[in-house]
Amino acid sequence: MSNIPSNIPEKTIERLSEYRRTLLRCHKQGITHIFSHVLAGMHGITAVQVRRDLMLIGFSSDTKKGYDVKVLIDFISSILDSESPMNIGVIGMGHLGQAITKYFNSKDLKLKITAAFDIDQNKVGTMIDGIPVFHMDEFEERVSELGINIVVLSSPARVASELDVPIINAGIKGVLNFTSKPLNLPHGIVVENYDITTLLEKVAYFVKENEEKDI
Amino acid sequence: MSNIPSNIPEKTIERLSEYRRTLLRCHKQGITHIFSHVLAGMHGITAVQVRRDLMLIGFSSDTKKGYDVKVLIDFISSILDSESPMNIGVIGMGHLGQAITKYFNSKDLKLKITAAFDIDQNKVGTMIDGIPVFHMDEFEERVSELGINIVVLSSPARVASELDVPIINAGIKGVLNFTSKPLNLPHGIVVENYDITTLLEKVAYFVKENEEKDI
DNA sequence: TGGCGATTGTTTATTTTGTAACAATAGTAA
DNA sequence: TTACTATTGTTACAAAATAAACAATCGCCA
Repeated sequence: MSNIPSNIPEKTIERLSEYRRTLLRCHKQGITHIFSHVLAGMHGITAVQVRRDLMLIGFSSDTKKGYDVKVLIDFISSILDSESPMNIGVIGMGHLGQAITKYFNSKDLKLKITAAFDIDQNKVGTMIDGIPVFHMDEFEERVSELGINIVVLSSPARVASELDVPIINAGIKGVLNFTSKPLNLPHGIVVENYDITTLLEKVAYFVKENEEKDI
Repeated sequence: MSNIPSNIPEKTIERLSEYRRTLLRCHKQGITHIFSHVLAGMHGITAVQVRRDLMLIGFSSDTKKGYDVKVLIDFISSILDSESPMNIGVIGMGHLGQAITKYFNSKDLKLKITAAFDIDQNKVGTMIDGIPVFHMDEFEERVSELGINIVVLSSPARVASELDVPIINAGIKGVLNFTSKPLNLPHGIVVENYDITTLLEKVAYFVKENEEKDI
Protein backbone atom coordinates (compact mmCIF):
# COMPACT_ATOMS: atom_id res chain seq x y z
CA MET A 1 0.00 0.00 0.00
CA SER A 2 1.45 3.35 -0.99
CA ASN A 3 1.72 5.70 1.93
CA ILE A 4 -0.81 8.48 1.75
CA PRO A 5 0.78 11.84 2.41
CA SER A 6 -0.80 13.53 5.40
CA ASN A 7 0.12 17.16 4.97
CA ILE A 8 -1.79 18.19 1.91
CA PRO A 9 -2.27 21.95 1.53
CA GLU A 10 -5.76 23.27 2.07
CA LYS A 11 -5.93 24.78 -1.39
CA THR A 12 -4.93 21.50 -2.94
CA ILE A 13 -7.80 19.79 -1.14
CA GLU A 14 -10.20 22.33 -2.62
CA ARG A 15 -8.86 21.77 -6.08
CA LEU A 16 -8.93 18.00 -5.75
CA SER A 17 -12.62 18.21 -5.03
CA GLU A 18 -13.07 20.37 -8.10
CA TYR A 19 -10.96 18.09 -10.26
CA ARG A 20 -13.02 15.11 -9.21
CA ARG A 21 -16.23 16.88 -10.10
CA THR A 22 -14.92 17.71 -13.54
CA LEU A 23 -13.52 14.21 -14.01
CA LEU A 24 -16.85 12.66 -13.10
CA ARG A 25 -18.46 14.81 -15.76
CA CYS A 26 -15.85 13.65 -18.29
CA HIS A 27 -16.33 10.04 -17.25
CA LYS A 28 -20.05 10.31 -17.92
CA GLN A 29 -19.29 11.63 -21.38
CA GLY A 30 -17.16 8.58 -22.11
CA ILE A 31 -13.81 10.37 -21.94
CA THR A 32 -11.24 7.85 -20.72
CA HIS A 33 -8.04 9.92 -20.66
CA ILE A 34 -7.28 13.56 -20.00
CA PHE A 35 -4.10 15.63 -20.26
CA SER A 36 -3.01 17.82 -17.39
CA HIS A 37 -3.29 20.96 -19.48
CA VAL A 38 -6.83 20.09 -20.54
CA LEU A 39 -7.96 19.55 -16.97
CA ALA A 40 -6.16 22.75 -16.02
CA GLY A 41 -7.86 24.71 -18.78
CA MET A 42 -11.25 23.60 -17.53
CA HIS A 43 -10.48 25.22 -14.20
CA GLY A 44 -8.69 28.30 -15.42
CA ILE A 45 -5.40 27.30 -13.86
CA THR A 46 -2.05 26.10 -15.18
CA ALA A 47 -1.08 22.53 -16.02
CA VAL A 48 1.82 22.79 -13.60
CA GLN A 49 -0.54 23.31 -10.73
CA VAL A 50 -2.56 20.25 -11.66
CA ARG A 51 0.53 18.10 -11.90
CA ARG A 52 1.89 19.46 -8.67
CA ASP A 53 -1.37 18.77 -6.84
CA LEU A 54 -1.34 15.22 -8.11
CA MET A 55 2.27 14.83 -7.09
CA LEU A 56 1.43 15.99 -3.59
CA ILE A 57 -1.09 13.21 -3.18
CA GLY A 58 1.31 10.68 -4.64
CA PHE A 59 -0.48 10.06 -7.91
CA SER A 60 1.53 9.24 -11.01
CA SER A 61 0.57 7.88 -14.39
CA ASP A 62 3.89 7.47 -16.27
CA THR A 63 1.98 7.10 -19.49
CA LYS A 64 1.98 10.01 -21.90
CA LYS A 65 -1.58 9.56 -23.05
CA GLY A 66 -2.95 11.64 -20.26
CA TYR A 67 -4.35 10.55 -16.95
CA ASP A 68 -6.80 7.68 -16.83
CA VAL A 69 -10.00 9.43 -15.79
CA LYS A 70 -11.50 6.55 -13.85
CA VAL A 71 -8.26 5.71 -12.05
CA LEU A 72 -7.72 9.33 -11.09
CA ILE A 73 -11.27 9.68 -9.80
CA ASP A 74 -10.74 6.67 -7.57
CA PHE A 75 -7.40 7.93 -6.37
CA ILE A 76 -8.75 11.35 -5.44
CA SER A 77 -11.64 9.64 -3.71
CA SER A 78 -9.22 7.56 -1.68
CA ILE A 79 -7.74 10.81 -0.41
CA LEU A 80 -10.88 12.85 0.15
CA ASP A 81 -13.45 10.32 1.23
CA SER A 82 -13.73 8.93 4.68
CA GLU A 83 -14.39 5.23 5.20
CA SER A 84 -16.79 5.88 8.00
CA PRO A 85 -19.83 7.75 6.72
CA MET A 86 -20.06 11.48 7.26
CA ASN A 87 -23.56 12.47 8.20
CA ILE A 88 -24.57 16.05 7.80
CA GLY A 89 -27.20 18.07 9.60
CA VAL A 90 -28.61 21.33 8.31
CA ILE A 91 -29.53 24.01 10.83
CA GLY A 92 -32.05 26.41 9.37
CA MET A 93 -34.43 25.19 6.71
CA GLY A 94 -35.07 28.47 4.96
CA HIS A 95 -34.30 28.97 1.30
CA LEU A 96 -30.60 28.41 1.79
CA GLY A 97 -31.03 25.24 3.80
CA GLN A 98 -33.46 23.88 1.24
CA ALA A 99 -31.16 24.81 -1.61
CA ILE A 100 -28.38 22.80 -0.03
CA THR A 101 -30.46 19.72 0.75
CA LYS A 102 -32.06 19.70 -2.66
CA TYR A 103 -28.68 20.04 -4.28
CA PHE A 104 -27.21 17.18 -2.31
CA ASN A 105 -30.11 14.83 -2.69
CA SER A 106 -29.71 14.93 -6.43
CA LYS A 107 -26.08 13.81 -6.27
CA ASP A 108 -24.51 10.50 -5.51
CA LEU A 109 -22.06 11.54 -2.85
CA LYS A 110 -20.38 9.97 0.12
CA LEU A 111 -21.65 12.86 2.17
CA LYS A 112 -25.24 12.48 3.25
CA ILE A 113 -27.60 15.02 4.70
CA THR A 114 -29.57 13.03 7.20
CA ALA A 115 -31.49 15.62 9.16
CA ALA A 116 -32.55 19.23 9.28
CA PHE A 117 -33.29 21.45 12.26
CA ASP A 118 -35.49 24.49 12.54
CA ILE A 119 -37.74 26.27 15.03
CA ASP A 120 -40.61 26.96 12.64
CA GLN A 121 -43.50 24.76 13.79
CA ASN A 122 -44.80 24.59 10.23
CA LYS A 123 -41.67 22.79 9.17
CA VAL A 124 -40.88 20.71 12.25
CA GLY A 125 -42.19 17.18 11.87
CA THR A 126 -42.39 17.34 8.08
CA MET A 127 -40.09 15.92 5.43
CA ILE A 128 -38.42 18.37 3.04
CA ASP A 129 -36.77 16.83 0.02
CA GLY A 130 -36.72 13.52 1.79
CA ILE A 131 -35.03 14.90 4.91
CA PRO A 132 -36.81 14.91 8.26
CA VAL A 133 -37.04 18.28 9.99
CA PHE A 134 -36.63 18.28 13.76
CA HIS A 135 -37.01 21.04 16.29
CA MET A 136 -33.78 22.61 17.47
CA ASP A 137 -34.64 21.45 20.97
CA GLU A 138 -34.00 17.90 19.84
CA PHE A 139 -30.62 18.78 18.35
CA GLU A 140 -28.25 16.96 20.67
CA GLU A 141 -30.49 13.92 20.90
CA ARG A 142 -30.87 13.52 17.12
CA VAL A 143 -27.23 14.22 16.38
CA SER A 144 -26.26 11.40 18.66
CA GLU A 145 -28.97 9.08 17.36
CA LEU A 146 -28.18 9.67 13.69
CA GLY A 147 -24.42 9.86 14.00
CA ILE A 148 -24.20 13.38 12.61
CA ASN A 149 -20.71 14.83 12.75
CA ILE A 150 -20.94 17.85 10.46
CA VAL A 151 -23.47 20.68 10.40
CA VAL A 152 -24.30 23.33 7.86
CA LEU A 153 -25.38 26.62 9.40
CA SER A 154 -27.94 28.29 7.21
CA SER A 155 -30.00 30.01 9.84
CA PRO A 156 -30.43 33.77 10.26
CA ALA A 157 -27.39 35.41 11.84
CA ARG A 158 -29.20 36.42 15.01
CA VAL A 159 -29.92 32.78 15.83
CA ALA A 160 -26.35 31.69 15.13
CA SER A 161 -24.93 33.22 18.28
CA GLU A 162 -26.93 30.79 20.38
CA LEU A 163 -25.61 27.75 18.57
CA ASP A 164 -22.07 27.53 19.92
CA VAL A 165 -23.07 25.61 23.02
CA PRO A 166 -25.32 22.98 21.45
CA ILE A 167 -22.79 22.38 18.69
CA ILE A 168 -20.06 21.75 21.23
CA ASN A 169 -22.26 19.66 23.49
CA ALA A 170 -23.48 17.50 20.65
CA GLY A 171 -19.91 16.66 19.71
CA ILE A 172 -20.05 18.12 16.22
CA LYS A 173 -16.66 17.94 14.49
CA GLY A 174 -17.08 20.26 11.55
CA VAL A 175 -19.14 23.33 10.72
CA LEU A 176 -19.87 25.00 7.42
CA ASN A 177 -21.10 28.43 8.46
CA PHE A 178 -23.07 30.53 6.00
CA THR A 179 -24.17 33.07 8.57
CA SER A 180 -22.42 36.39 9.07
CA LYS A 181 -21.89 35.67 12.75
CA PRO A 182 -18.40 34.31 13.54
CA LEU A 183 -18.63 31.26 15.77
CA ASN A 184 -16.85 30.74 19.02
CA LEU A 185 -15.75 27.12 18.94
CA PRO A 186 -12.72 25.24 20.29
CA HIS A 187 -9.80 24.38 18.01
CA GLY A 188 -10.71 20.74 17.63
CA ILE A 189 -13.74 21.66 15.56
CA VAL A 190 -13.23 22.44 11.88
CA VAL A 191 -14.98 25.68 10.92
CA GLU A 192 -15.33 27.19 7.48
CA ASN A 193 -17.03 30.56 7.16
CA TYR A 194 -18.61 31.61 3.92
CA ASP A 195 -20.76 34.62 4.48
CA ILE A 196 -22.40 35.51 1.21
CA THR A 197 -22.17 39.21 1.89
CA THR A 198 -18.42 38.97 2.36
CA LEU A 199 -18.06 36.98 -0.85
CA LEU A 200 -19.98 39.58 -2.79
CA GLU A 201 -18.16 42.50 -1.20
CA LYS A 202 -14.92 40.84 -2.20
CA VAL A 203 -15.99 40.51 -5.81
CA ALA A 204 -17.24 44.09 -5.80
CA TYR A 205 -13.95 45.34 -4.40
CA PHE A 206 -11.86 43.72 -7.10
CA VAL A 207 -14.25 44.88 -9.80
CA LYS A 208 -13.77 48.39 -8.47
CA GLU A 209 -9.99 47.92 -8.42
CA ASN A 210 -9.98 46.69 -12.01
CA GLU A 211 -11.96 49.66 -13.14
CA GLU A 212 -9.65 52.11 -11.40
CA LYS A 213 -6.68 50.35 -12.96
CA ASP A 214 -8.10 50.83 -16.43
CA ILE A 215 -8.58 54.54 -16.02
CA MET B 1 -6.23 63.31 1.27
CA SER B 2 -4.34 60.32 2.58
CA ASN B 3 -3.23 58.04 -0.20
CA ILE B 4 -5.18 54.84 -0.26
CA PRO B 5 -2.93 51.83 -0.65
CA SER B 6 -3.80 49.91 -3.77
CA ASN B 7 -2.23 46.52 -3.25
CA ILE B 8 -4.23 45.08 -0.41
CA PRO B 9 -4.03 41.29 -0.08
CA GLU B 10 -7.11 39.33 -0.99
CA LYS B 11 -7.38 37.75 2.42
CA THR B 12 -7.22 41.15 4.06
CA ILE B 13 -10.13 42.30 1.93
CA GLU B 14 -12.16 39.34 3.14
CA ARG B 15 -11.33 40.07 6.73
CA LEU B 16 -12.08 43.77 6.37
CA SER B 17 -15.56 42.88 5.23
CA GLU B 18 -15.94 40.63 8.25
CA TYR B 19 -14.54 43.22 10.62
CA ARG B 20 -16.99 45.77 9.34
CA ARG B 21 -19.89 43.42 9.88
CA THR B 22 -18.84 42.80 13.45
CA LEU B 23 -18.18 46.49 14.05
CA LEU B 24 -21.61 47.41 12.77
CA ARG B 25 -23.07 44.96 15.24
CA CYS B 26 -21.01 46.53 18.03
CA HIS B 27 -22.06 49.99 16.94
CA LYS B 28 -25.69 49.02 17.20
CA GLN B 29 -25.09 47.80 20.72
CA GLY B 30 -23.66 51.16 21.66
CA ILE B 31 -20.04 50.06 21.88
CA THR B 32 -17.87 53.04 20.95
CA HIS B 33 -14.35 51.61 21.26
CA ILE B 34 -12.85 48.19 20.69
CA PHE B 35 -9.38 46.74 21.32
CA SER B 36 -7.60 44.86 18.59
CA HIS B 37 -7.50 41.68 20.64
CA VAL B 38 -11.24 41.85 21.31
CA LEU B 39 -12.05 42.23 17.63
CA ALA B 40 -9.59 39.44 16.90
CA GLY B 41 -11.17 37.15 19.45
CA MET B 42 -14.56 37.61 17.84
CA HIS B 43 -13.13 36.24 14.62
CA GLY B 44 -10.95 33.51 16.05
CA ILE B 45 -7.74 35.14 14.85
CA THR B 46 -4.85 36.93 16.52
CA ALA B 47 -4.67 40.60 17.46
CA VAL B 48 -1.54 40.93 15.37
CA GLN B 49 -3.44 40.05 12.27
CA VAL B 50 -6.09 42.66 12.96
CA ARG B 51 -3.50 45.35 13.55
CA ARG B 52 -1.57 44.34 10.48
CA ASP B 53 -4.68 44.42 8.31
CA LEU B 54 -5.46 47.91 9.56
CA MET B 55 -1.90 48.98 8.96
CA LEU B 56 -2.11 47.76 5.39
CA ILE B 57 -5.05 50.01 4.69
CA GLY B 58 -3.35 52.92 6.41
CA PHE B 59 -5.57 53.13 9.45
CA SER B 60 -4.11 54.24 12.75
CA SER B 61 -5.68 55.36 15.97
CA ASP B 62 -2.73 56.34 18.22
CA THR B 63 -5.01 56.29 21.23
CA LYS B 64 -4.71 53.35 23.59
CA LYS B 65 -8.39 53.13 24.35
CA GLY B 66 -9.03 50.86 21.44
CA TYR B 67 -10.24 51.74 17.97
CA ASP B 68 -13.15 54.12 17.58
CA VAL B 69 -15.83 51.81 16.21
CA LYS B 70 -17.62 54.38 14.09
CA VAL B 71 -14.44 55.85 12.65
CA LEU B 72 -13.12 52.41 11.78
CA ILE B 73 -16.38 51.43 10.10
CA ASP B 74 -16.19 54.53 7.93
CA PHE B 75 -12.56 53.94 7.12
CA ILE B 76 -13.12 50.35 6.06
CA SER B 77 -16.09 51.51 4.00
CA SER B 78 -13.88 54.04 2.25
CA ILE B 79 -11.69 51.16 1.18
CA LEU B 80 -14.29 48.57 0.28
CA ASP B 81 -17.16 50.58 -1.10
CA SER B 82 -17.29 51.92 -4.59
CA GLU B 83 -18.56 55.43 -5.22
CA SER B 84 -20.44 54.41 -8.29
CA PRO B 85 -23.19 51.96 -7.34
CA MET B 86 -22.66 48.26 -7.88
CA ASN B 87 -25.77 46.64 -9.25
CA ILE B 88 -26.12 42.92 -8.92
CA GLY B 89 -28.11 40.47 -10.99
CA VAL B 90 -29.01 36.98 -9.85
CA ILE B 91 -29.11 34.20 -12.43
CA GLY B 92 -31.29 31.35 -11.27
CA MET B 93 -34.16 32.09 -8.93
CA GLY B 94 -34.38 28.72 -7.21
CA HIS B 95 -33.96 28.34 -3.49
CA LEU B 96 -30.40 29.58 -3.56
CA GLY B 97 -31.19 32.64 -5.63
CA GLN B 98 -34.09 33.49 -3.39
CA ALA B 99 -32.00 32.96 -0.27
CA ILE B 100 -29.50 35.48 -1.53
CA THR B 101 -32.00 38.13 -2.58
CA LYS B 102 -33.97 37.80 0.61
CA TYR B 103 -30.81 38.09 2.62
CA PHE B 104 -29.68 41.20 0.81
CA ASN B 105 -32.98 42.96 0.82
CA SER B 106 -33.02 42.88 4.57
CA LYS B 107 -29.67 44.64 4.84
CA ASP B 108 -28.69 48.19 4.22
CA LEU B 109 -25.76 47.68 1.90
CA LYS B 110 -24.07 49.59 -0.85
CA LEU B 111 -24.54 46.54 -3.02
CA LYS B 112 -27.99 46.26 -4.52
CA ILE B 113 -29.64 43.33 -6.20
CA THR B 114 -31.64 44.95 -8.95
CA ALA B 115 -32.80 42.06 -11.10
CA ALA B 116 -33.12 38.32 -11.30
CA PHE B 117 -33.10 36.03 -14.33
CA ASP B 118 -34.64 32.64 -14.85
CA ILE B 119 -36.20 30.50 -17.56
CA ASP B 120 -39.16 29.26 -15.53
CA GLN B 121 -42.25 30.89 -17.04
CA ASN B 122 -43.98 30.78 -13.66
CA LYS B 123 -41.36 33.12 -12.25
CA VAL B 124 -40.62 35.33 -15.25
CA GLY B 125 -42.60 38.57 -15.05
CA THR B 126 -43.20 38.33 -11.31
CA MET B 127 -41.54 40.11 -8.42
CA ILE B 128 -39.75 37.98 -5.83
CA ASP B 129 -38.78 39.77 -2.64
CA GLY B 130 -39.14 43.06 -4.44
CA ILE B 131 -36.88 42.05 -7.31
CA PRO B 132 -38.22 41.75 -10.87
CA VAL B 133 -37.60 38.42 -12.57
CA PHE B 134 -36.76 38.54 -16.27
CA HIS B 135 -36.31 35.78 -18.80
CA MET B 136 -32.73 34.84 -19.56
CA ASP B 137 -33.38 35.87 -23.16
CA GLU B 138 -33.54 39.45 -22.01
CA PHE B 139 -30.27 39.22 -20.11
CA GLU B 140 -28.02 41.48 -22.15
CA GLU B 141 -30.74 44.04 -22.67
CA ARG B 142 -31.63 44.32 -18.99
CA VAL B 143 -28.05 44.31 -17.79
CA SER B 144 -27.36 47.29 -19.97
CA GLU B 145 -30.59 49.04 -19.04
CA LEU B 146 -30.15 48.58 -15.29
CA GLY B 147 -26.40 49.11 -15.15
CA ILE B 148 -25.70 45.67 -13.70
CA ASN B 149 -22.00 44.90 -13.40
CA ILE B 150 -21.95 41.87 -11.12
CA VAL B 151 -23.88 38.61 -11.33
CA VAL B 152 -24.49 35.82 -8.88
CA LEU B 153 -24.74 32.40 -10.50
CA SER B 154 -27.18 30.26 -8.60
CA SER B 155 -28.56 28.22 -11.46
CA PRO B 156 -28.23 24.46 -11.89
CA ALA B 157 -24.78 23.43 -13.07
CA ARG B 158 -25.97 22.12 -16.42
CA VAL B 159 -27.25 25.58 -17.35
CA ALA B 160 -24.07 27.31 -16.24
CA SER B 161 -22.03 26.11 -19.20
CA GLU B 162 -24.20 28.16 -21.54
CA LEU B 163 -23.68 31.36 -19.62
CA ASP B 164 -20.12 32.25 -20.54
CA VAL B 165 -21.08 33.98 -23.76
CA PRO B 166 -23.96 36.13 -22.50
CA ILE B 167 -21.93 37.16 -19.47
CA ILE B 168 -19.10 38.32 -21.68
CA ASN B 169 -21.35 40.00 -24.20
CA ALA B 170 -23.29 41.85 -21.54
CA GLY B 171 -20.07 43.34 -20.20
CA ILE B 172 -20.35 41.83 -16.72
CA LYS B 173 -17.27 42.64 -14.62
CA GLY B 174 -17.60 40.24 -11.72
CA VAL B 175 -19.13 36.82 -11.10
CA LEU B 176 -19.91 35.00 -7.89
CA ASN B 177 -20.34 31.43 -9.03
CA PHE B 178 -22.17 28.96 -6.80
CA THR B 179 -22.46 26.29 -9.45
CA SER B 180 -20.09 23.37 -9.70
CA LYS B 181 -19.27 24.21 -13.30
CA PRO B 182 -16.03 26.20 -13.71
CA LEU B 183 -16.57 29.18 -15.97
CA ASN B 184 -14.54 30.06 -19.00
CA LEU B 185 -14.15 33.82 -18.83
CA PRO B 186 -11.38 36.23 -19.83
CA HIS B 187 -8.97 37.59 -17.24
CA GLY B 188 -10.57 41.01 -17.01
CA ILE B 189 -13.60 39.51 -15.29
CA VAL B 190 -13.39 38.82 -11.57
CA VAL B 191 -14.61 35.30 -10.80
CA GLU B 192 -15.06 33.71 -7.40
CA ASN B 193 -16.13 30.08 -7.25
CA TYR B 194 -17.85 28.72 -4.20
CA ASP B 195 -19.31 25.36 -4.98
CA ILE B 196 -21.13 24.15 -1.91
CA THR B 197 -20.12 20.56 -2.50
CA THR B 198 -16.47 21.51 -2.53
CA LEU B 199 -16.87 23.50 0.66
CA LEU B 200 -18.48 20.56 2.40
CA GLU B 201 -15.96 18.07 1.07
CA LYS B 202 -13.22 20.28 2.40
CA VAL B 203 -14.76 20.38 5.87
CA ALA B 204 -15.30 16.62 5.75
CA TYR B 205 -11.68 16.03 4.76
CA PHE B 206 -10.27 18.00 7.66
CA VAL B 207 -12.70 16.37 10.08
CA LYS B 208 -11.40 13.03 8.86
CA GLU B 209 -7.80 14.21 9.25
CA ASN B 210 -8.45 15.37 12.79
CA GLU B 211 -9.96 12.05 13.71
CA GLU B 212 -7.04 10.12 12.28
CA LYS B 213 -4.65 12.38 14.15
CA ASP B 214 -6.35 11.57 17.45
CA ILE B 215 -6.06 7.84 17.05
C1' DT C 1 4.76 64.25 37.67
C1' DG C 2 6.90 60.05 36.89
C1' DG C 3 6.94 55.30 36.21
C1' DC C 4 4.28 51.08 35.17
C1' DG C 5 1.27 48.39 32.31
C1' DA C 6 -1.26 47.88 28.27
C1' DT C 7 -1.95 48.70 23.51
C1' DT C 8 -0.51 50.02 19.26
C1' DG C 9 2.42 50.28 14.73
C1' DT C 10 6.27 48.37 12.37
C1' DT C 11 9.85 45.27 11.26
C1' DT C 12 11.44 40.70 10.75
C1' DA C 13 10.95 35.66 10.30
C1' DT C 14 8.33 31.55 9.17
C1' DT C 15 5.08 29.12 6.75
C1' DT C 16 2.15 28.42 2.95
C1' DT C 17 1.00 28.83 -1.79
C1' DG C 18 1.89 29.47 -6.59
C1' DT C 19 5.07 29.73 -10.66
C1' DA C 20 8.67 28.63 -13.43
C1' DA C 21 12.49 25.86 -15.06
C1' DC C 22 14.29 21.40 -16.08
C1' DA C 23 15.16 16.56 -16.65
C1' DA C 24 13.18 12.02 -17.90
C1' DT C 25 10.46 9.20 -20.84
C1' DA C 26 6.36 7.36 -23.33
C1' DG C 27 4.39 7.81 -27.76
C1' DT C 28 4.93 8.82 -32.88
C1' DA C 29 6.35 8.70 -37.45
C1' DA C 30 9.88 8.28 -40.87
C1' DT D 1 15.19 1.39 -35.14
C1' DT D 2 15.89 6.17 -34.24
C1' DA D 3 15.19 10.82 -33.74
C1' DC D 4 11.59 13.95 -32.41
C1' DT D 5 7.67 15.78 -29.96
C1' DA D 6 4.70 16.04 -26.19
C1' DT D 7 3.76 15.10 -21.61
C1' DT D 8 5.00 14.05 -17.25
C1' DG D 9 7.38 14.33 -12.38
C1' DT D 10 10.51 16.96 -9.70
C1' DT D 11 13.24 20.50 -8.07
C1' DA D 12 14.13 25.17 -7.38
C1' DC D 13 12.43 29.82 -7.07
C1' DA D 14 9.13 33.71 -6.10
C1' DA D 15 5.18 35.64 -4.02
C1' DA D 16 1.65 35.82 -0.56
C1' DA D 17 -0.01 35.21 3.94
C1' DT D 18 0.63 34.43 8.69
C1' DA D 19 2.96 34.71 13.01
C1' DA D 20 6.28 36.44 16.02
C1' DA D 21 9.30 39.92 17.98
C1' DC D 22 10.12 44.52 19.14
C1' DA D 23 9.94 49.45 19.77
C1' DA D 24 7.00 53.48 20.72
C1' DT D 25 3.55 55.79 23.35
C1' DC D 26 -0.82 56.57 25.60
C1' DG D 27 -3.47 56.16 29.86
C1' DC D 28 -3.54 55.29 34.53
C1' DC D 29 -2.45 55.75 39.34
C1' DA D 30 0.40 56.55 43.16
